[in-house]
Amino acid sequence: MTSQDNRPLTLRDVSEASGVSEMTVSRVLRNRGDVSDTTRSRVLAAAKTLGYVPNKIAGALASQRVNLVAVIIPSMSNMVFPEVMTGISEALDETELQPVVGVTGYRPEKEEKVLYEMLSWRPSGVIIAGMEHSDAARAMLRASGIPVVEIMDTDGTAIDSVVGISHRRAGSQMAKAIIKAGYRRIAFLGTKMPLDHRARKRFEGFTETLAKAGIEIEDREFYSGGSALKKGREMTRDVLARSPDLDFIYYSNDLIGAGGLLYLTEQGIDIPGQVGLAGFNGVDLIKGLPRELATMDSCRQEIGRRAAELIVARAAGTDGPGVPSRIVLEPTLTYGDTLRRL
Amino acid sequence: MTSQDNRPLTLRDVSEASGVSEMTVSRVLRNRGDVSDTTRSRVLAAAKTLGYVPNKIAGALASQRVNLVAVIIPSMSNMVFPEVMTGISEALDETELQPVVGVTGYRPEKEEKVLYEMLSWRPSGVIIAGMEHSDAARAMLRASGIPVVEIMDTDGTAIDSVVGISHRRAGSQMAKAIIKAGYRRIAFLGTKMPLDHRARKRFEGFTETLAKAGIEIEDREFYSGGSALKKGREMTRDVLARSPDLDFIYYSNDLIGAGGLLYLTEQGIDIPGQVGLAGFNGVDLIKGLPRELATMDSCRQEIGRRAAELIVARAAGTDGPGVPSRIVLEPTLTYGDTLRRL
DNA sequence: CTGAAAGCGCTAACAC
DNA sequence: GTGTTAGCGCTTTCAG
Repeated sequence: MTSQDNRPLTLRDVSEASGVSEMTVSRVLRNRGDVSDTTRSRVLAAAKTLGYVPNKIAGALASQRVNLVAVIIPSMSNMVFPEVMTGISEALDETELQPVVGVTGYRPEKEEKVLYEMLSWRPSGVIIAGMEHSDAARAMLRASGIPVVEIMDTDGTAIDSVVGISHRRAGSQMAKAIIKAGYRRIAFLGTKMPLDHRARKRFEGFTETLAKAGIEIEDREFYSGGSALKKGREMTRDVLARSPDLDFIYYSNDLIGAGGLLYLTEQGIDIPGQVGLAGFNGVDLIKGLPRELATMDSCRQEIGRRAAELIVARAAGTDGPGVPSRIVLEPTLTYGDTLRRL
Repeated sequence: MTSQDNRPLTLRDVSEASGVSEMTVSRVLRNRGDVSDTTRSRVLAAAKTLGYVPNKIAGALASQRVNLVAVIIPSMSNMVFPEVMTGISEALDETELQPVVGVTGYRPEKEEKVLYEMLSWRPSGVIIAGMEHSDAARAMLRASGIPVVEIMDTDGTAIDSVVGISHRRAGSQMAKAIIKAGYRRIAFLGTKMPLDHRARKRFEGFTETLAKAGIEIEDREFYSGGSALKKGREMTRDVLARSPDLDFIYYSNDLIGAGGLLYLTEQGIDIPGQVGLAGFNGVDLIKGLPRELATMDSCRQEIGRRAAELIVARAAGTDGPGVPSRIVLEPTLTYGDTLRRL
């Protein structure tokens, strides 16, 4: 009933249908400049009846502005990143900006590719997880002239701005709390991910602080793949079989910690008396367990929000490169019911 | 050291640096047409030293082709959608196409807005969750002339193609299995989401099939917000306090089911003898519970993969509208340890 | 308040 | 194999 062929509608179609110049139609549709109410309503009516959807490609090319924010994360199934996304969406919701997500699967080559792909759309900003990137990736980001915010982690040299927590410090803080509570025979269970730098940094901060107190990790194990809850169970069973006199297990995430907690509870082991437990992230899930798992909040949503706010500020500001920010959040330690509070 | 000003590099810069025409540079960079090896390598070298990143905006406008697939989902934190995304990425990984995600928060107005926003980038295809959309949204999708695949659900009238499962049937199948196993006093616990049409359809299919067997739902409760695991616990406790002689609880998702399972296990209630349980989705998590929760696989990853494949096929095919497909997957019922298998 | 001209950076189509 | 010429659909800029 409108047009017979399949060609998408253009500004010109609206212009012809309304008898108003393309330029004025464009003004109405973008709410720019002064347009008389008569003209405005005529244009709006025409656009609506035709079902006109503007072509942002053309608009972006002409205006040299793209209202997209590239968000580059390692995975969507990690539970952590969806929450970061929530924070980003929250901050961007009232603005013109829109997030576009790219996933790297923790693989540097893929990160490079995704980054290249996204930069070629000339977004208004880039939010990228982690501080470890290939030289090529860093070069691209620098050369792009686009505001960049590295998120999650603050241990390293920033390309531009950073928002996150120090994972070394998080590991260290947890070690201190554990030592203070009197635990001495401590194991670490985590993901086998050479490329999960944040887990690695927590581990490093953890062991270093233990070392300073003259304590060495009693046992450790790393897994990959499968149901984290189940792996948590299995690793906990195995580690206790190997080292029966352990008195604490620090898990690299809450989900495997939950698995361990379920296993130990079923075995009738006294928590946190005989064995103490702690995870990491502060996910919602731990609230429904038989006992609340000790954990450290990774500030995911706030990180997303703050990072997005930085981009918004830069996008709004003058075209200068802007001043790089460095926002280091302080994670909260939750003792829950699995870590003695001295 | 390269250029002093902040202007992004253009094809022309590469052209000048290599002494080759813009057109040929363009050909090299896109691997199109025949270019002599000498020229090719000279261009590649120039592009690399300069750090040139092509401008896809301009490219897309000129070629009228955009290698983006719009994916519109209600939420990222639902655990279900990240897996759909995984399937989509998987299928798209070997192609030129790239997914771009938009989130609606289960709100029709937001869906309309996101859709408009994405369509204005003229993507090669749209993958959108659910079959319930506002008239305006359906009109936009129809008018766009872009291949559309509605996913997750197949109960309803498709705009174009569909890939999913019948949630009515899923609910009905579960009802049959429960009845067959001899349970008679049945409760339903779920999310309070008038806009979660899929959960609603499962509920309807469930109750209808029970009704045909002369059974009426004994009790029901709906929640919103908070930790699903915890809510599962609380609702289970409450429903059993109200209706102590229940012999089965059907949960609208695995997570609340897991909460219920933990609660009942702690209470020492015999599962599946005294009370049987079942969830929905078939998430990984259930494998680490004290007993494996009965559930029905929602085929998330396969749905994502198949939907993306449809888009790929259409994008590759001739420009015609193509033939709409209708792919109805058959979910598998897992009895686990919480539903008697007669 | 409205319009006309120029051009964003690239690629299709056609020369050579 | 390589170069030239026109735009893609919009917005910027400048006239009125």
